[in-house]
Amino acid sequence: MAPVGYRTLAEQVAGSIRRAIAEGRIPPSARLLEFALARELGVSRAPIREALGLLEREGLVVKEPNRGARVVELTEETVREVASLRALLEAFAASLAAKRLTSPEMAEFEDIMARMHDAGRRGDSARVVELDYEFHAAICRASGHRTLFETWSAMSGKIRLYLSTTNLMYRDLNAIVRGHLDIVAALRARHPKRAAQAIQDHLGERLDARAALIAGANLRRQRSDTFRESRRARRLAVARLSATRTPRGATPR
Amino acid sequence: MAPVGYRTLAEQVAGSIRRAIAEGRIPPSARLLEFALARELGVSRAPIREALGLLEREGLVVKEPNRGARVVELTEETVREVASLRALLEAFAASLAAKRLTSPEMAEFEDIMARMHDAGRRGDSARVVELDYEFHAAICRASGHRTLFETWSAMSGKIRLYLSTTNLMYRDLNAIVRGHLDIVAALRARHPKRAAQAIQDHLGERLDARAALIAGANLRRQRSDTFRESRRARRLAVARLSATRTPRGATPR
DNA sequence: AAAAAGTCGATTGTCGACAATCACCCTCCG
DNA sequence: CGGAGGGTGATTGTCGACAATCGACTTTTT
Repeated sequence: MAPVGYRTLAEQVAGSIRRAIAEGRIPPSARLLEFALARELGVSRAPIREALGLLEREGLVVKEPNRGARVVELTEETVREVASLRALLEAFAASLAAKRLTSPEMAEFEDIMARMHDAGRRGDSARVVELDYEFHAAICRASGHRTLFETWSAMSGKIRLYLSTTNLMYRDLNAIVRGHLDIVAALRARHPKRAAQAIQDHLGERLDARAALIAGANLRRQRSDTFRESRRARRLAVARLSATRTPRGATPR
Repeated sequence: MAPVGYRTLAEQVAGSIRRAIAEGRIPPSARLLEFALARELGVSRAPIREALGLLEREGLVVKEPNRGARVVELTEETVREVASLRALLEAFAASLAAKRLTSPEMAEFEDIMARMHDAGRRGDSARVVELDYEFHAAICRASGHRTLFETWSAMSGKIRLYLSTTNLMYRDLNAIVRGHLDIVAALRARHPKRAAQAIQDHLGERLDARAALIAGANLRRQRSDTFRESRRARRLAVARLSATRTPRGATPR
């Protein structure tokens, strides 16, 4: 009995690697060796290759010809760059959304905000950050500008994984929630300019703090063995990947 | 003796397919069958798969699980969306570039403009369009914002191929050249706001005309057989791909 | 006759093996 | 003692074959 939403082995593999990166079991700039991953996950190299391609499309790894794939290294500068672009794109998205927003979409925002409010009260920062991401994605989707949404997603995916691991102070949580309320108010009022401004304020005020946080947390993951990378150390760099798959294609070995 | 800048078979295959799409030998929304492509190009399916992955990253094809790859269909709406995003990103890029532009970079702009002026005088519209693209890419690069440049490239790549095939009127060519001169002037004056404004004017005024042009030209490529796609017609859909490769890996067979 | 179920072919997904390439290390020569 | 050149192992690139899946067609059932 295969798990529900499942499609191909490659996608499951991509999921495993994605999770391993998010949870820090595979540090930034670590090499991702096809054979090692294949052995670890009990599949052949073909789906691994496919999965690395998918992850590259998401911006989580980079591949160099004849030299394999590495986990991207997220520098503070990159985080800042992404943040500045997000502000630009989301402000545009918000002004578009304010013009054409429908009731069900508005309801979605209200729903997200309600859940975010709850999570904020509980001090569940991981959940707040997750809902924050969802909220911003919803705005880009509500813009009705497909290319904008796709571009935004491709760019944000790179840092999404790392977001959930950054812990925030309690008062920061409330600040986030309040900032979103301003945006929702502007959207409800169908006021494009105010919506764009609210988004920019929201992202701008916390840009610096967050950039330092994410990049810092990310740097801290790096271990010396992935820097040096003598031939021996490399073999240790492949972390254990909990693979809860149900192979069906070929004999599970 | 392998060709110079060459790296992997997959990259050559990607190049062949890319060219075939640009030249209209493979129409929009046509299926790209791995086996047919492999036979056509004289390689196995592995590099074909890899190449299709690369092309998907470029936004030229889309893949659906268990259903293979298709050439993306470029609707007028999509072209408009890309144009509006380009305006947004490039205006931002221009304002950044105006602040930090160095002399060698400025010289590059002058050089591109000189060549564009020449091409305009000769009425070589394909060359003008190409240099136009190069100019805008240079602006994004000169912004010093790596993520911005990458995002812009990923988005623009989708329509780049089709640009060269759109023919422009002679007076349009001069309009393009003049528009660029305004931008260069603003950059030379290190005036961020004016540079951003110049870019937006430049892109905005010709947005409608161009969107219709590109999407129209693109639609005209579609042939009925790729729409119907009866089992028989499919086999005809794979166009001849001129493969000037020099296999080295396995026996050239 | 319409809906449901079964069959079949075409196409992608996955596998294991081999070949080519690259980085590293060692030797040799200046 | 330092740099050029060659050898060696690890790792990616490519291949051909098989299995699983999907869509279309055919058959059966109500």
